[in-house]
Amino acid sequence: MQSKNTKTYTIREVSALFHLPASTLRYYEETGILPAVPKTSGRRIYSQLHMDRLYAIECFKNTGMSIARIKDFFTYEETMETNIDNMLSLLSNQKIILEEKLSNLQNSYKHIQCKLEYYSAVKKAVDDKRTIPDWNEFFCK
Amino acid sequence: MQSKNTKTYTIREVSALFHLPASTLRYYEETGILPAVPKTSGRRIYSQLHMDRLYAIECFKNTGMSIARIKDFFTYEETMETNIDNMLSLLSNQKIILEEKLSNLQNSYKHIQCKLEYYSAVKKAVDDKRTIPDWNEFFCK
DNA sequence: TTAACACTTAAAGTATACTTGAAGTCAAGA
DNA sequence: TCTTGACTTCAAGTATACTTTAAGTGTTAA
Repeated sequence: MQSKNTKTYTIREVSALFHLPASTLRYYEETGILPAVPKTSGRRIYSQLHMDRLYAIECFKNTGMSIARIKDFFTYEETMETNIDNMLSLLSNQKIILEEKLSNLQNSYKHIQCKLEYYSAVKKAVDDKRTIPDWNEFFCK
Repeated sequence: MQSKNTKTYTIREVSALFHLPASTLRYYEETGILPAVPKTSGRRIYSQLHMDRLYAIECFKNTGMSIARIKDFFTYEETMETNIDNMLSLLSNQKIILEEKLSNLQNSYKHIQCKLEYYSAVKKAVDDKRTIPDWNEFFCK
């Protein structure tokens, strides 16, 4: 999880790399999901540790985890010896949620795809002054 | 998109079928994403039309569409002749967003899977009093 | 006839995740 | 030295999507 990389980043660079406004980076730090960023004359200097953490945060956010749950995870991670079971149950729970999410998303994708095909056909029919096709021929085909 | 099905449903039944609280169903109606539900002695009676719409709403919500955008879509749908291009662009936009979402979600799934495997191995190592494995052997393997 | 129950409305409240605003600090260039 | 620009803090504000509350109404069982 760690790296020997000593490269550092300004808030502006991190902001650009993760497509997150500076205010959000400060907010993440405030909530504790991002560890305290050391400062040089008041300015934040991010290290690889923070970059890795931000990557993990983005992952967890993608899966729909709340800030509070993300915080729980990192807290468990820091005290691994006593909390490994908590981490494992949090992760496997999240995995199940994620599997359901993926399956829903794939269904929704098909649905949008169907609608797109249907309305493209409708548009063509209108342009060609033909009769408008029937949705049932497109739906779940 | 329509059905000749004349079966009707109480708010309680719809609530159970879609796993949505009654308050949310009323809220959807209030926002206009669900068309006005006719009432018998003050109680809502949902028809197949509403069920189909709720299914579509769930789909769109899965893809991350906001209530406002969902409303836009249905508004375009109702005035299809003049708004088919708006609908098509909304749908194809949403399709792109969805493709990105799916790919992110699949990456996040892999990441969670990796972490789950890693911490399972850590747990085993701790139980067996062996040395804790290195994350880099598990990460993105 | 009364009580219980399942619904109703309208308005206010809540949770989450930021975002904005005001006022201040620091380093660098003119 | 002065100004500019990019940051800083802290508190308050905002957007979204509901959820809750209080008071009321209509059907049904005792």
